[in-house]
Amino acid sequence: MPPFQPLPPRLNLPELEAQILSRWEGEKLFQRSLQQRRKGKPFVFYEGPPTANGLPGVHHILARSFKDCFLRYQEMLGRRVERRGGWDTHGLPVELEVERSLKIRAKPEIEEFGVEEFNRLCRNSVMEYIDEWERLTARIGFWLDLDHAYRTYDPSYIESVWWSLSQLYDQGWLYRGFRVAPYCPRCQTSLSSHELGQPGAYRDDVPDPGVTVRFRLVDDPLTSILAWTTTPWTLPGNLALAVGEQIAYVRVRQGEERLILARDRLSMLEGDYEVEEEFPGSRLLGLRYQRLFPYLPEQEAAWRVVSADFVSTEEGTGVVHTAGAYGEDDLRLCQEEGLEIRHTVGPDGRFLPFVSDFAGQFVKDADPAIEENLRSRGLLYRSETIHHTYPFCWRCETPLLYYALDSWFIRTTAVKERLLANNRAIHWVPSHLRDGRMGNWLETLQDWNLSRARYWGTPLPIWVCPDCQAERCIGSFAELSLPQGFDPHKPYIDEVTLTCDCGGVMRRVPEVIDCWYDSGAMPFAQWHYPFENRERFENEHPADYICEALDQTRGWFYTLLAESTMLFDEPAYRNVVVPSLVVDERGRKMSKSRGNVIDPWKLLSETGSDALRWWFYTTVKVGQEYRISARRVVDGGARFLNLLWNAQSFLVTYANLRGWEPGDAFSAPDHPLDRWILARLAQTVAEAREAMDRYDAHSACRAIQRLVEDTSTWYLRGSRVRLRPEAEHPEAAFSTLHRVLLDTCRLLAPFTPFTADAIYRELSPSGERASVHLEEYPEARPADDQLLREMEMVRRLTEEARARREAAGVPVRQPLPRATVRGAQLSSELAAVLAEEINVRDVRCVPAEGQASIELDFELTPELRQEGALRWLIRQVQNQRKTAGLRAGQPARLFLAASETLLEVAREGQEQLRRQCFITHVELGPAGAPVPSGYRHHSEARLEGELVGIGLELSDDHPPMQGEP
RNA sequence: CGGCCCGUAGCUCAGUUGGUGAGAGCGGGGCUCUUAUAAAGCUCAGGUCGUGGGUUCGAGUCCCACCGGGCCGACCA
Repeated sequence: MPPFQPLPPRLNLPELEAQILSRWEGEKLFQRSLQQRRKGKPFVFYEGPPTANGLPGVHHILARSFKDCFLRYQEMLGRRVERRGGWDTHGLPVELEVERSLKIRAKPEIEEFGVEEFNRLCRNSVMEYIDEWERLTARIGFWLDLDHAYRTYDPSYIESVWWSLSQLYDQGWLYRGFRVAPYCPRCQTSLSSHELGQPGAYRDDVPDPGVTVRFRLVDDPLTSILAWTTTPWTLPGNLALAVGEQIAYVRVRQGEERLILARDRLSMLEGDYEVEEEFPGSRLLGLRYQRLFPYLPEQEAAWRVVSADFVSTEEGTGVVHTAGAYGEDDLRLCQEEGLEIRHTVGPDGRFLPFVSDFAGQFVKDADPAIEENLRSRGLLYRSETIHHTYPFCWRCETPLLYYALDSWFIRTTAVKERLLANNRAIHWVPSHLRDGRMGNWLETLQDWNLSRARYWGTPLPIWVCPDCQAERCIGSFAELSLPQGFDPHKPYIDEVTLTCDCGGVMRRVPEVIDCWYDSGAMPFAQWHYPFENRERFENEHPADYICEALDQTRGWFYTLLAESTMLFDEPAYRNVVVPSLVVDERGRKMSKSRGNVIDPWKLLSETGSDALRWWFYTTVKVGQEYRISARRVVDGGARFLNLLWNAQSFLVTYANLRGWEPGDAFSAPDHPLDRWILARLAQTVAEAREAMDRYDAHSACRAIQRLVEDTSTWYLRGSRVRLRPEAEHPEAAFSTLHRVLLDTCRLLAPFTPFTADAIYRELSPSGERASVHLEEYPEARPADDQLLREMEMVRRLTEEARARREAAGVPVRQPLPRATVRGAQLSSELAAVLAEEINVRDVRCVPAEGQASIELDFELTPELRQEGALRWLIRQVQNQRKTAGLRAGQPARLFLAASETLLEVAREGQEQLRRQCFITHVELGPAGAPVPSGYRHHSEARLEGELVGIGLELSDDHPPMQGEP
């Protein structure tokens, strides 16, 4: 039995991964790895729950690759790394999926269909693709405990969420407010920002009317203030005009009338005008103007000029028409001014009956009629069409309205400073996100619109008494005396009533909450804290590490931070790694409509998981986008793994040929190449650990890649001779290469878990090393810097020498008498390495100024010529062996037909020829002689014009083993 | 309109705290080495390091402006 069980000579990643995977499952390796480190210090990871109602995509592999590598790394440092999976189960996307399947287009239809059944379908739908998720997670080697995954719809999870909301409520941080939100009048619900972020929500160059309207002053009807708006339908609801106190305004004369507008906006005027007076906006404050329409009830404070800080002179007239219910600024301003706000538009987007001239019309359709009305009364100064960006409902394409609604809010603005401080304590990768995208977001923080007038979600646990308006926020099921196994979802929870102190029957408010709050609650809700697992949660908060894609900045990263800050005043995570987006080869976003979406299973079957993972780690720094295609992944990922595979295959081939097997002790080798590659290893270990400790997988992998390249292209090249069957003392080279490959596997284990384990196991014939994933990460050791620098010099000189050979037209196989190195003093052992690499007899070092250089002496002696010819012959025979498909070690008979000179070379070098080419018998013939029929493999070659015939045939003799030719 | 990221050889990308003649891989041309390798090495294509300023003895590397590409935001969590 050979010491090593050879793996297939050619790397077929998908096949190999399938084998390793089933082996892991058979060995329960994941469980064993956890078991082995159960006493270690915990390294806490939070899994951001995906929604399993859609198929996983390539971008999920990206995030999961990064999640996995840091967890495996920490585990190899001896940490206990439990990774509990989770599923996000609530929310509008789930509802929409069900609506689609039921062919429901509008919200009222859900009520007709029945909320109980609707929610039952939602619950089923959300786990529809869970198998697919589990399969993909396993396929890419992401070790995640999905058997004990938490689900946000579990009653225990909901109870913890309720507890947290009651905490906020008690602090006064959960309140009901009348706020403006983007609203779809057809679906009859406000939309979350998440939905506004859907493709197609914002459209550019949408045409809309731009109207400039006269607001005549009560005391001077010939003078008007001009205001401009792109939403004429809000004009019936006008309550005030806003100006900036510091802004310069002018009064101009145009014909009989006088107009007031900002000085910087005079370009709005049509025709000639004469500026009569200029004054600051403060002079306009309090001026009363004639209301445009008579629908709203009279109120003292209305229809006056007021001051606002949001007025600009970028567009319009520098005067902002203010309708309370249809703009965020408008609403806030009207509230500050004590104006009573009343809707002129119903929840269906149509004018209410009291808006008599336009009653029942959809507001957007009424715009022309409103314009015409104003024109007929001489109030329309100017009308145009403008093009701007406008939001639409991404489901039904209805233009959204900004519409004031009653809603529940979390007063995140109250803890803004704490959010900023806690965010600053987080280590972001890439670092600019902390103060950039996340920091800016927090700076402009608004209160969190928590409630959703929908069905499938965590019910808002607030009960209200219709009689005395008393409110109660519930923080546990016990407070409601719910029976065991009660489903706290709608519609069941809506049946639960409480008795008010006043004797009234309290009922729950109808809303559910934003499902993003669910996911932000996972640090405590997954453990049913504080009802259970108190100690566990307290020990495992904040997490050491989380990782999700960039789109979670304002999503999960924010909700985690907001909730942990408000509940515990600390960040929920200490380190966060944020990979950027996956786009197609040309840098375009992947979308179904564009047809450039990559199927993850197809990609994995073409490239293999390790290749894909490696490509993710190495191709760009975290934070840059990933331009992906199968070709690129193969080029960047599979190529690297193949190089490693070849190195491993080389070791196994020759170790088996030689009968070498790893010994117990590893003693420090003497040969400079051995010492050099071990120094490179030590250097790489230090680099990789340092990079991984700051969550920089990219730098770690690049360092490992350089090591593997150096191993293959420099160490192995130079060490071949010492590993051949005829070599005299191969132990040092074998054990060094063996050591380097084993440690490379350990270095790679977090990144390419399949290949690393496959090679590691092969190189551990005794079997005591069950898996690289039960190993520790290599220890950093000091590296011999002096040697590293010197070898750098040797490599540079080698390149130079080869370039000089090429310029002179002398192949490397032709030995030369001498090389002269100027300006560098090489030690004798490194001079020997150099001599070997560039095939010269002697290397001399002479002092010189400036940069080191090398010169070659091309003078050939007959002996050198003969040696060159012999090497040429050997080369030809090896080539013939290769084309004949003979493996290293397989014995063969050789026939040579050549000139007497060359035949003499063959006779003299017969010993070498036999050994290196595994030749048992040599038969010689004169130049031009035909190759006898006994040699099935034959060819001809030319050396300096002279024809040489070569014949080769498999020999019946025993294969030469143990260096015996 | 605002914020952030990117803009280095034909393509994809590296370039730590500013410092000796600016790199790798892929593709292409030429050559070489070799039975681990459909591999690797060398070499060629002479890269205004997006543009224009500035700081400095010295900038791809710092500052400003502009241009181009991408992401996010644009009143909402």
